[in-house]
Amino acid sequence: MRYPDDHKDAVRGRIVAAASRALRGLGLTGVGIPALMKRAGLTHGGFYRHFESRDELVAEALRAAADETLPRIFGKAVGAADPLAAVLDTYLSAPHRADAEHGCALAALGAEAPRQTPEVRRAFAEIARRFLSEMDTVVRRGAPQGELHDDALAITAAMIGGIVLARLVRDESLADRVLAATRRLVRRAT
Amino acid sequence: MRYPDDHKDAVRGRIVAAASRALRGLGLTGVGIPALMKRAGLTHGGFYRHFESRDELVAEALRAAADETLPRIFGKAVGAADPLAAVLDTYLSAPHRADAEHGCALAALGAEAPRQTPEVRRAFAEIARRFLSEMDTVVRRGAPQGELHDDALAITAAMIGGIVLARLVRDESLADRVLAATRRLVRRAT
DNA sequence: TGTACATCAGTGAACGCGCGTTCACTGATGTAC
DNA sequence: TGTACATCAGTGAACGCGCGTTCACTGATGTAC
Repeated sequence: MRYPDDHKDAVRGRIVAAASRALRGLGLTGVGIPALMKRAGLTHGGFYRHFESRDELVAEALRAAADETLPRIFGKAVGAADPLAAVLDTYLSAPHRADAEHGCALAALGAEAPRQTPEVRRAFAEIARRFLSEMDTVVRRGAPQGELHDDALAITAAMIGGIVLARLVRDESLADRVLAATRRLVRRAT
Repeated sequence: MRYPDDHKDAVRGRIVAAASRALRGLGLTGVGIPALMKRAGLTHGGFYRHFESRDELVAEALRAAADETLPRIFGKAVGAADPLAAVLDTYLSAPHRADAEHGCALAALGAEAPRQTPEVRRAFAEIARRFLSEMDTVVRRGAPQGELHDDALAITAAMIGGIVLARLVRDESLADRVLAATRRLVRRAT
């Protein structure tokens, strides 16, 4: 064999990682296979040695985004004096607002989910469940139940909306006020 | 002249209205000029008699969406015993979740805003301001100030996120729980 | 009143372009003998 | 140990397609004389 046994897996991982960032930054339709492969250091012709279709890559890229961002978002909460505050401060922050490429895929791309193929919609629903499950642990302070707590649903909604709205208004100081106000609304309600 | 004086304005309005619905339903990149013109009962060749570019139509379609939905969302609030409850019940509702084509453009398309041309981004920022201004009137109970109230920012964020998240999860009963939980979170905080 | 002409919204073919996907080919390596 | 062959990740040209945009043309009407 021309390449070591682990070569193909490594390259596939590089393509997925590059796509995960590019799609969050440029949107689900904002970047094509040629540009995606170039970001991974390859030419577009080899794409179908790794994926059955573009949608397969998109679905994997969404899961990779969750793998990368969930630990960052919920990592500081474990053992913190105020776990919810830690999550809110990390998520509803200016760095997250300004860097969609490395941020939450639900905020960057979630609104496009209903318009995707079943394969991609399934990946969206899956990463949303993972997010909600992490949030459930936070609001229940470490003792998850079978059903998701209502607060986990509502707080997740507020957080996604906070980032979407902050990125929407073109005035940075208004954007940061949106983030702060959303943090405070959630704190007041819980 | 071949057509009555008001003909061109009427046709332009029909194209904008059709585009406003189609774009909310299918996404900013989900429908092209040929399909947009077909929905208005025309062929694509005549498009540039009415608009300088596709982006000009997109920007107009966003404003038209606000013209159509803001009165529906905030209309019931004026004079209501509990104006905020009226707004929440209208916005965070199953019909709104299920019908993006006739719903809020910020929820359906807002996440795509940062990736658009300046012309389209400006239209997004403009309709976001209009939404926030209406919400400001509601939270101040009819006495708007110069600056937007923090609650207007946070409640708007929660509402947008509630619809985005409800449309994201593929389970309808979970989606409706998201809406109800978000309504309750906002009520509890205000 | 009748006729020639100007107007211009709308038509449909055509433009270059980039997309997702396919395919014949390359070439470095492992395997068979 | 040396040589012929099989493997297969990666290359780059090519496919059909739909896009945004342009353009020569149509044809019903208003205007000029």
